[in-house]
Amino acid sequence: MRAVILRLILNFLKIVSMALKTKSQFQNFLKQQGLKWTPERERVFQEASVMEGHFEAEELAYRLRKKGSRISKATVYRTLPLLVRTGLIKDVIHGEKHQHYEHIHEENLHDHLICLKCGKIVEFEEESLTKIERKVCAKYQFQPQKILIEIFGCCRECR
Amino acid sequence: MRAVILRLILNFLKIVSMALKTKSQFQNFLKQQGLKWTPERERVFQEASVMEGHFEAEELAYRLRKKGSRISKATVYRTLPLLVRTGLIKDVIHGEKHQHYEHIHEENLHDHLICLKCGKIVEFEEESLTKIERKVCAKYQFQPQKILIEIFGCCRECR
DNA sequence: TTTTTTGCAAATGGTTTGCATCCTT
DNA sequence: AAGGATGCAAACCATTTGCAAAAAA
Repeated sequence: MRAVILRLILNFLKIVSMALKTKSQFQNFLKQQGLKWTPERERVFQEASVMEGHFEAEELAYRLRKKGSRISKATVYRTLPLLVRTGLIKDVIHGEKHQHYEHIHEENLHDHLICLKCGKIVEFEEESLTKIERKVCAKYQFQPQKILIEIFGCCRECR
Repeated sequence: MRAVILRLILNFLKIVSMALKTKSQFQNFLKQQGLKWTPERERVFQEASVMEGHFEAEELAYRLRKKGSRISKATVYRTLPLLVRTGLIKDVIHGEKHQHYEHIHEENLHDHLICLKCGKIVEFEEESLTKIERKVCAKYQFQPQKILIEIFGCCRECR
């Protein structure tokens, strides 16, 4: 019992400290670039942190509005690339009409299976892919910034 | 000398027969779908066959116009997806603003290194990737239709 | 005070679509 | 004759941008 509570507390602390860490990363990035820390950017950052899985600019803007933050879509569209440049989120699923973003968790690199029928997106992890990627980049002396692996097709349920 | 000429002729025949083959593939596809074979579709198909490397709808339309074919952009945009569905071309480079297409050569599956500085696209082939893809799809019982592997970054020359 | 940011509305630009007309089958 | 296909121009629609007012440094 004590152990369970302890674990909960530790977990909570971990989440809080992570949030603080990424927030100051963002602040540092802005300062270093001569950009300003504003309430709007803080709100966008906050909401992006809370989004689960993939999300798009439009949806984030909508949620902010629903929560009473009167932040324009333009600002959202202007802030998300900053978060990308800070390295806190990345954009994925380039095939769709909208831009999709997702959080970057260093421990959890994954790629996507995308069902063309139902639109479901399954994430998968494949350690050996990373090795091959590195090999290819070395061969061409190419410095990778972002690697996109997406398999489009038909998922088990839709068959 | 005779051998060289012979090889040239054989090569020429190969190209011609390939062209005829893909053309009839397209015709069969249309018939089978209850769609019609038209001069416009033939011209788009022809021009797409001649395009080298990646190309986009806009460019193909421009070339047709330059060659005197008065084919509307709308028709080009409507025809390219048919060629994709026929399996003669596929779309790649989803990250850019425009849709990019390229030919499908069964013998030559490749992926892309895309330089974010100069925009150069280097194709690479990596046999072992295909194996892993198959493994992942098997694991999730996912039926792949299109696999997209793109590495964005900075090429040797731009560093 | 200087420089950046914001919100609004308008612009962008590749792609899609409605519709009358034209063409295949 | 009947159902598609075409061309044109208008519509889409996510994203970007110009600009004046507001806020951060």
